[in-house]
Order: sequence, then structure tokens, then C-alpha cells
Amino acid sequence: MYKTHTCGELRISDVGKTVTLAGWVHRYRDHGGIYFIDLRDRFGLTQVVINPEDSPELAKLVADVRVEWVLQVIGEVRARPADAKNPNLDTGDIEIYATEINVLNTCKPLPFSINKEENTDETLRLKYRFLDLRRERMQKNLILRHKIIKYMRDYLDAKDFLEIETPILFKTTPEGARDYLVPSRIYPGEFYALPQSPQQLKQLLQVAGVERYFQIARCFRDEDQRGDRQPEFTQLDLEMSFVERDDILDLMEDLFTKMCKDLVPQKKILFSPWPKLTYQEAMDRFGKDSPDLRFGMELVNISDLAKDCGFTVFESAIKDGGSVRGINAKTLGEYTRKQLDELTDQVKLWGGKGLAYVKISESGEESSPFKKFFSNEKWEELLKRMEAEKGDLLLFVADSKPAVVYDCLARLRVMLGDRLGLRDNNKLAFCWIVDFPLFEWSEEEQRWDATHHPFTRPKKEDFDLLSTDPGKVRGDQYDMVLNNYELASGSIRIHERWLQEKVFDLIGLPRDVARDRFHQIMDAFEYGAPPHGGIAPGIDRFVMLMADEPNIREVIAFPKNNAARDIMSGAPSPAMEGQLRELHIKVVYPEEEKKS
RNA sequence: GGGGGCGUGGUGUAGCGGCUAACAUGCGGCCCUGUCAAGGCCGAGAUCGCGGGUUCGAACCCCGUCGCUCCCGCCA
Repeated sequence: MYKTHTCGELRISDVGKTVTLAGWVHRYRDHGGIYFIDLRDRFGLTQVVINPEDSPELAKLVADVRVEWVLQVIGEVRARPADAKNPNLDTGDIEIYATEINVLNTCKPLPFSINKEENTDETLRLKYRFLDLRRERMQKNLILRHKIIKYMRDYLDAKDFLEIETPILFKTTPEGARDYLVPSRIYPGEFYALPQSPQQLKQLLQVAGVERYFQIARCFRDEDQRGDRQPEFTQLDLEMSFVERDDILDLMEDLFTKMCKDLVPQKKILFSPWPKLTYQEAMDRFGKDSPDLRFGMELVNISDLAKDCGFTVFESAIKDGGSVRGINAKTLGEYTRKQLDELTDQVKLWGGKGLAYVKISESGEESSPFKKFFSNEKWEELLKRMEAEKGDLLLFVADSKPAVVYDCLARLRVMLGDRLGLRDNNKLAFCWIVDFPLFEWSEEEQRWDATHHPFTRPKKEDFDLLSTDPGKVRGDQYDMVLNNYELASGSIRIHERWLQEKVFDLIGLPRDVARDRFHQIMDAFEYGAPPHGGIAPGIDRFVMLMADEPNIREVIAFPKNNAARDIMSGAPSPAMEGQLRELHIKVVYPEEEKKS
């Protein structure tokens, strides 16, 4: 080893020892003779002192040392003078009095600074990711990610789960997200697909009698990027046999609760046990199925009051099958016309037609463009239902499409929650969303579509509805939600062939296509498939939230950029002609495609 | 596929029609023996992403283009 101790472990009790440290020069200070070097490794910082009176050759060597050089330092641990201690450093009571220094490597001037936090263009950070990751913030994130994954492994191991790897080269399933394809050299014109998730395989493992499976699974989806999406991402993939919904929920709730308490003790879980909201309840109260439960400002339905009020905007929305709902933005009653206009513009950007408001000033004065349409009784009822008080701002969205009303108010709620400082990152509001509709009607395709995936089992009490009213069928599906983010999605699966076929029929998947793509799982269902279910929390997203990072690139060692490119290596890149020939592939560029 | 924002020394920013393009930090040199974001002095470093246009004059206005980023679509 190049070192006897790390740069983070020496204390006052080690004074007198001769030690060897190795690491990077975090900072150096030259006082015209006496030199200080803050030596850094993954474990901390230790101050090294070089005194030219005792060792003139050392001082000569050190004069050339620059930031991020790699040094090995041999010396004596000394207590610092009382007035020179540094309470900000774990090792601040001591310093190393150097007797020998070996330069293990030098370092060019940096493209950006490592020893201080500053905004840096992300392209540059990604290009020099190996330097970016040296920074304290990134090291913290890597460590936290490791701890979270280790916690999951240890916890599940203790619960008798088996970690089993499933293939990265598998079969394409064209529904859902686009697949990444891998050409086969041996079979011209045939392709593997990288898994969007190990869904079928983990179900097959249940048929195989594994009973409790998990995997830290890499998943691949060829879709456009977002701050919380990458072409490849990692899930805690999990599946169990002989379980019902609450068995899975209880297990996950226990794991995540303990994990948060142990790994991020500064963050407080607001509700225990976690609330369970039905999908419908989540929509009605918060306008979305991944609500932020850290604050109120819940949606209120005033459709009945607005129905015959005389205000055309409200009336026509309801007449055309929609609704009118509002939120009470507490304490914003003094918003100016300009600020309200900005909110309205925002709502229009989200697809809403506009925003109706009631301003109540601190003195109790009400102003609203639609008050004149309401009778006194109805107006009083409106204020009462909205729990309106002096200084409040009531905001309403009306639309013939219920989804638009939900969506606009949900976004508005989160936006105003931010402005009012109600979304404290040290509060964790976990909840479960249950009883999702199993199918939704696709206008585009004019058929029913699985909302989650086609393996989700319908709730038993809704079996009859499969034939009569598919839109009303609820799935035995559940989402884990934390602070406005969907963290995990799971379900009890279908384990009977007849039921699986029925669902495939309903979503308009022709029998022969179903057979081609899913024959392995359909066959398996006929060989004693046990009842089973599972869930898959997204690890990147969870680590991001625990690390208070704004996007998942900050918690992935080597992420792709927004255009799915790896800036560091340049991937994807053209393949050599020989490789393509071997793979029986001919590239047709978009321009040529247009011509033909 | 569509929309918004950004692009100025190595890095982070200012300048938004009239400059020799400013500041901080970093870099190089000199001074300084107890600092810890050390300090002081001096110096080098930018054809303002690229192309075109408007103008007497463009970093600044317009058009196009490229790159990054955020959002919509998309993500069973």
C-alpha cells in the first residue's frame, strides 16, 4: 500500500506516530518558506506542513507542487498549535510534519475547479467526468448510492430473497417504449432487444419456484430524455409468490422507512403508516396520481355550484361533460393583476383555457371577475367550501375535459407550493396510490390500452366488468409516491392463461402476435404458475431525491446527456464498415431515405 | 417532432447599438514562516459558438445554423 492511513482518520490521539499518506493536493499555501498542503483522498483532508529550516530540499520540491498533483507524504503526526486548529476539519487538531514526499503524478491546469463548488457548464463536466467525480458533491452522491443499494441487498437477503441476474440480450416487445436493438451476427436480419424491464423473466422465475426474487436491474428505453430519465436506468426489481397486494406494500414500506431513518436521518417521514389513496381519490384531491402530500392546497370540486350560475365559461364546461375545480392559494390574496396574468398564461401553456380567480384582500375585500354571476347563497357556499379567509387567493379551472382541469390545477398547486416554500426537501411524504383503472381508451388507436402493463391482474371483484365495462375495471396495481414523484410501480400479476388471453383480447392484441411475443409466459401459466406480484422502485430517482439533486445525471457515474449522447466517449458513434458487414447491416441515412 | 432559455479570456459572470470588451477565479512571475477559500504586487490570456444580413458603426438588433439545457409530445 502507498499509505498507512487515510486522509480522514488521524486524530489528536495519533500524535507522535510516523505515518504515510497518499492522495491529491486539494489546496496548497505558500508562506514564503513554510508550506501547507491539504492532502485529499476519498476519506477526508489532512494538512501537511513543510518547514524549509528542517528540510530545505523538501521545500524546494514542494515549491513546484500544484493543485491535484498526486503525492505520497511520509511524516510525523503533530498536534497543531492551539491557535492554529481548524474546527471545520475532522483532522483539524493535527497535521503531518513531512519528512519525505514522493510525487506520484503531476496534473495539468484544470478545466474547472475541484476544490470549490461553482456552476460549470454540464458539457464540460461530462467531458471530464473523471475530474467532476472527484468533487465532494459527486463523491457524496456515489457513496450514498452505494449505501442505498447495499441497504436494499442486505435487507432483502435477510428476508430470504434471492438476487438473480436476467439476460441483457433478450427479445423485442414493440409495445410500450422503443427498444434498443442489438443485431445478431449469427442470424442475419435478426435482433436481440435490451430489456425495458425484466418483467416477463421475473414472472417466469416465480413459475420456477424462486418465490422471492430481486435484482438491481439495468433497464433500457429508447425515448427522449428528461431530467429524471436516462436511456439506461436502474431499478430494484422485485417479485414474490403467494402474496397479496398488502404483503408487497408492507415489505416496501418497511424497507424504505428503515432505509431513510438509517441513511438520511436529517429527513423526516411525515406519515406512518403511509397513506393509501385510491387513484380516484388522488386525482380528486391533488389532480395527479403522484401527489405531493407535504402540503394541503387540495382541489375542491365546485361543479354543482357552477352548473347554472350564469357564467358561460363555467356552464359550458360542465354542459360538455367537464368540471370546475379550484384550489385555495392561502396568503396570496394580494397578488397583483400582473401576477395573476402570469398564472393565467402558465395555465394556457399547460392546455387550460384560462384561470378564474377570487382575490380576498387582508381587509376582506373580495374581487373576482365572476362574482356577479353568483347568487348570494351560492357565493357563500363557494367561499365556505373553499375555506376562504382574508388574504386568500382562490383559483379555478373549468374545462370540458376533466383531465385538463386536474392537470392544470395539479401543476398550479405544485408551482405555488414552491413559491410559498411548502416543499421542504427534508420532509418525506410517502404514500401509496392503489386501484388504478386497468384500461384506458386510446382515441388514437380506437381501442382499450393497458394503463400499466398487460400482465396486471384485474381486481377479483371487477372480473365481471371485463366483459361488460372494461373502463371500470380496476387493476390490482399500486404506485409508491414520494414528494410529487412516482418512485415505484407494481402489481399483482395475472397467473392464469385464460385471464391473460382475455386481457390480450381486450387490448386488441391478435392471438398470433401474442403467441409470438409472449408464448413463453403463456405456456408457463399452464404449468402450475403460483399467484404472484411485484414492484420496481427506480433507484436513480430515489437517490436523486435523497441527495437533494435536481436531476438523475448527478447520481449516475457516467450519464448520457439530454440527447442520449455520452459526451465523454462520444457514443454513439459510427461502426466500422467491417463490423457492419459482419452484422449484415446497411445504414440508410435520413436524407437518402427521403429521396427514395 | 415542437416550443422557451443560454452560448463573451482556462472557469464563472458583467456588458445588450458607439471601449483599448469589465470583474472574480484560475494560470505565470516576484514578495511574505502558522495558514486553512491565506495575503500583497506585477503579468500573460477573448478574432464575444459559427455563417449571413441591417447599420456610418454589431458582443449587443434580425435571419439561419450548431451545441447545451428546460418543457410539451413520447416514456405499456
